[in-house]
Amino acid sequence: MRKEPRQARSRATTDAILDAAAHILGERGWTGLTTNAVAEVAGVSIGSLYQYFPNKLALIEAVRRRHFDDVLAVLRAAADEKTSRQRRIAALVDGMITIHSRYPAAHRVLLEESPRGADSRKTCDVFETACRKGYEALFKVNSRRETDVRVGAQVLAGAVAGAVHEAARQNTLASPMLRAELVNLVVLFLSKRGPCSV
Amino acid sequence: MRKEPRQARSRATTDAILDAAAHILGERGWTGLTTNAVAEVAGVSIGSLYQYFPNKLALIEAVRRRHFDDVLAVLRAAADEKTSRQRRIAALVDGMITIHSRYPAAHRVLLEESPRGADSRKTCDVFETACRKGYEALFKVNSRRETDVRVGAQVLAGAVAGAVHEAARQNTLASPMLRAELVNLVVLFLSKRGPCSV
Amino acid sequence: MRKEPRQARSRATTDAILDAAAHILGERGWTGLTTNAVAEVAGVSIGSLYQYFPNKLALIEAVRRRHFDDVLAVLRAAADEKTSRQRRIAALVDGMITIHSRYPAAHRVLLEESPRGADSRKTCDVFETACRKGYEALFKVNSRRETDVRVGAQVLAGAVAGAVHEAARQNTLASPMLRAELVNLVVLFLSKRGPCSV
Amino acid sequence: MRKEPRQARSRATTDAILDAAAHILGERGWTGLTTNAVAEVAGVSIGSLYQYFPNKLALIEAVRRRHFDDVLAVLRAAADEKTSRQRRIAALVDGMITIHSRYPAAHRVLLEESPRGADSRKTCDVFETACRKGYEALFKVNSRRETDVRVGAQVLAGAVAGAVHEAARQNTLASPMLRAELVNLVVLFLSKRGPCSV
DNA sequence: GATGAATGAGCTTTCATTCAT
DNA sequence: CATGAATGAAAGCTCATTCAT
Repeated sequence: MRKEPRQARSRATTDAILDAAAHILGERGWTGLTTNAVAEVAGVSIGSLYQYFPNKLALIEAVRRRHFDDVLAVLRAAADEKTSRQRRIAALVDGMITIHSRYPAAHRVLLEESPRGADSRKTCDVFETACRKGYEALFKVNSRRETDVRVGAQVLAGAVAGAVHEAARQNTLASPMLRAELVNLVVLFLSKRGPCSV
Repeated sequence: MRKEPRQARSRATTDAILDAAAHILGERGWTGLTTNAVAEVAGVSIGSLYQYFPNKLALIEAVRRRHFDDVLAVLRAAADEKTSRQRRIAALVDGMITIHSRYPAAHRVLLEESPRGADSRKTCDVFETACRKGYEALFKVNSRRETDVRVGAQVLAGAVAGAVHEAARQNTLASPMLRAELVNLVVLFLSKRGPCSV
Repeated sequence: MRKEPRQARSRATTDAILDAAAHILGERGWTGLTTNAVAEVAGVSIGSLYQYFPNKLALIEAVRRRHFDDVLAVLRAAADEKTSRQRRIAALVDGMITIHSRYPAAHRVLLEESPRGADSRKTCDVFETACRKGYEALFKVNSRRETDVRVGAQVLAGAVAGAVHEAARQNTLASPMLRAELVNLVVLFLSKRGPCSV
Repeated sequence: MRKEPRQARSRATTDAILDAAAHILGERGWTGLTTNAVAEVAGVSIGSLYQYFPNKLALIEAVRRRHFDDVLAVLRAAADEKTSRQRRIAALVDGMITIHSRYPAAHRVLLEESPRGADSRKTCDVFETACRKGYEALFKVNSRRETDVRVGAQVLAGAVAGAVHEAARQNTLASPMLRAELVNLVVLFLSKRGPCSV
């Protein structure tokens, strides 16, 4: 960011910009995310946008960071060893559903499609490492299977994200049945039965 | 498409264009997919491209249809009742891995990011219906659980796609261990154990 | 200027602004001269800058006037009839070198490239008239040739300015040899030998 | 340049663009040189401009090169040893006047004010070297004085350019009297009389 | 008076699309 | 039919200027 917002007014402006960007990203995709559109939706002038973000990439980078923080918070909660196994899985699933209920599609676009700025590599690596750690922890603690934790965690992460994103697309994120099946998916995959040779 | 290619030469041209488009889509993403770039990679003039495809959206629509056909073929094979349950699951997983090994990223971009043309709705609906049918069939045949097949199929579809896409991103599609875990995921989710109340 | 600075504090502010403008003009050229940059270098807020100068053009107009005053002072000294011919030429050359040693490039940009404000015409005409007068005086007094003083003065003015600017660009303004050649140029051109027919 | 114009149509387009750029540069200065204005004056679309020149800097770089070629041609002619000393000086002065009669101010802006592209350094160095060589040759051949040829050539180059530019500004380039005084300036400066100690 | 957040006209550049050759 | 030069709407971004605090 070009300058850190100190005053309340600035803070409100940057927040409005970030919200608008996330909203548009989910609604119209990366192609539809124009800086002018962001400014308009945020209710500020294009000049104000560029007062805080040096360029478009830096803007979505900031949006990305916000999302990453959300996801990591969920993973941290799901790794809390002071609660039961069931509670942790529930926390993971519910947290993911909650996160994706705001700007359902934005998260997907952010991770999968949007170009990366120069210093995005670092942000992303930090996130992916923390993310993997989170899933692996979940795995190690909750699973009684003996298997390659690395691969399992990766598959689980992809599966959860994919199922949640699909639900977001189908607009069924709020359905209790979906939640139940998601929990089911995680529980079963973390269960003791080893890999079936097929 | 503006005109159906009858002669062999035309057919080769359109194929080259579609290949080029898929390649660029995977390599440079939707933002990098320009009609001029497609023409250049295909070794055709930009004028020729527009002889066969009325506009950019029609072009990626055609690419999408090709991918859809591939996926549907895999699902059809996985629904073949003449083989064993294990064989069917293996066919599903292996088919998905194979499809995503060519242009690993293109598939993702195609489904999740690229704008839809006017008549894309129909193509997509047809595909999604067939896709759901395929997964539901797999579900009904293989699962012994009593549950809402609709939701289960959706979660499974999303989970498989997500895990495969994640593997494509991590460049681990060829790993045997990944395949094993994927099979494991499907088998477990289709197993008899009912949804755990969490 | 919007208001004449009376108090010492105001005077210091406007001076800082003018210095900053000249500095940037020399360092980054006309394209690099932004009002925000001037304010920053001057250590003032952009708002304060506009308190004293109604717009950008008025600002550089003021810078121009300062430079003009410097040049005119040199010409006046060089027209002083109480000293010898040699002394006067030396005063001209040394004065020019001195002026161009501060902000070497700024002077050039100011005269040759920067857009003129509405009321700049007057300022400039006043200067050019005085300038021509100065050079013509030098000519009439020092030259023994019979020729069109007007044209000769113009050529001499252009030649001196050009040579000095070139030296500023080559960073050789301080070289004694350069000074000697400059003096030589003026002396020779003011000498008695009439125009050679070529 | 993005692509070398082969066909006659392309060649006409690029020429029109370069002419328009030089014209505007002289008329409105660097600040007034917008790519849109160039395209409009050239009578082509902005897209066509960018088909041949990758960006604005590359465009003025091309203009610069054209001017440099003109100047170097004049210097080469003025260094021709097969003619008399007077002829050479006349060729220099007349050539300079001719060059500056088209787009009188453009040349100045080009040399002194316009930002340099990345690879401009080379172009410029090549030119300055050739330019200095040309003037030094003139010096060595024509002057009978013993002095530092380097400094003398530099002062002469600056003086000639300055006087010509001043005449261009005063719109007196066509005056025969001006030409006579210019010749006079060169002849005198190249004459046998050594540097006067002042 | 001083400040600096906010504004928006205008500039550079891209790329889908057309059409004369 | 194939070509690729030409087009121009629209996107990213800057910077002179204003005005609420």
